Amino acid sequence: MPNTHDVLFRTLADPTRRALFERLCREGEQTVGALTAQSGVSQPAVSKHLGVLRQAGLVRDRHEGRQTHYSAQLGALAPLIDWTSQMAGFWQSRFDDLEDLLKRMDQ
Amino acid sequence: MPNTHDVLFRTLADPTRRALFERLCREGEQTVGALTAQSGVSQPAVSKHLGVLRQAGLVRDRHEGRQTHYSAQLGALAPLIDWTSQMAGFWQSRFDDLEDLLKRMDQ
DNA sequence: CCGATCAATAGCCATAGGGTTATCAATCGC
DNA sequence: GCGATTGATAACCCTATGGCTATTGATCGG
Repeated sequence: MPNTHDVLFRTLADPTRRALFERLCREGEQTVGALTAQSGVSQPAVSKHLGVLRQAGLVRDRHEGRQTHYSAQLGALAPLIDWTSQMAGFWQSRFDDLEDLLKRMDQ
Repeated sequence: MPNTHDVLFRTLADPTRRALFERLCREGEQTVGALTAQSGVSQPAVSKHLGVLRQAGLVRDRHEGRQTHYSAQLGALAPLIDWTSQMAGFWQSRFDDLEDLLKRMDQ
């Protein structure tokens, strides 16, 4: 069972899928048709990508008649932000340790 | 030709590879042997992952005798941080637009 | 109603890539 | 110098997955 970070990174790793997400972030809600038009791949491919994005919690879908509108769910990026700052934190604390060590050696 | 974001996301998408990077962030410089011991995969697999991490700029290698020490290069995460805050920015600005619109409608 | 449009699904193919074992190159200890 | 250790490379296998076409289901317009 893959964890949240796995899902997020894997989902955003594909260029065309990430492009779809970026477009939804930039331009807001879009229909599948509109997204397909500029994606460079077929409509089924877009639908599949949107499915993956939805399962990752990165997009929401809203049905209206026969068309489906998708929109970005920005909150889903939180774990990613947490992860990066955690990594930065580890680095920082090790740096602090080193600094402490050097300071103590200096005395 | 994949761009920086592609490389970063793809590189970090694999769980075992990301685990290696996390470990280097947490515990600092490590030899291939030490990393292999706790990775759950074979030494060649670890070497391959480290190669990918190195090409992505996420780690540095330092040769000392017959062993190679790897360490995390935290600066390489910058594009990832930029990307997330850019996405957040797009969302925010669209929200502001909406807010403006509502405010103007209210008058 | 009936044809047309929209999106999802099914089924298939080709490739990328992560895993393995075997081997090689280089360095170490004795 | 020689066996042992360390890590990188080679060669292979197998699966995951992103792409396609074809089809279906649902809704719209006339």
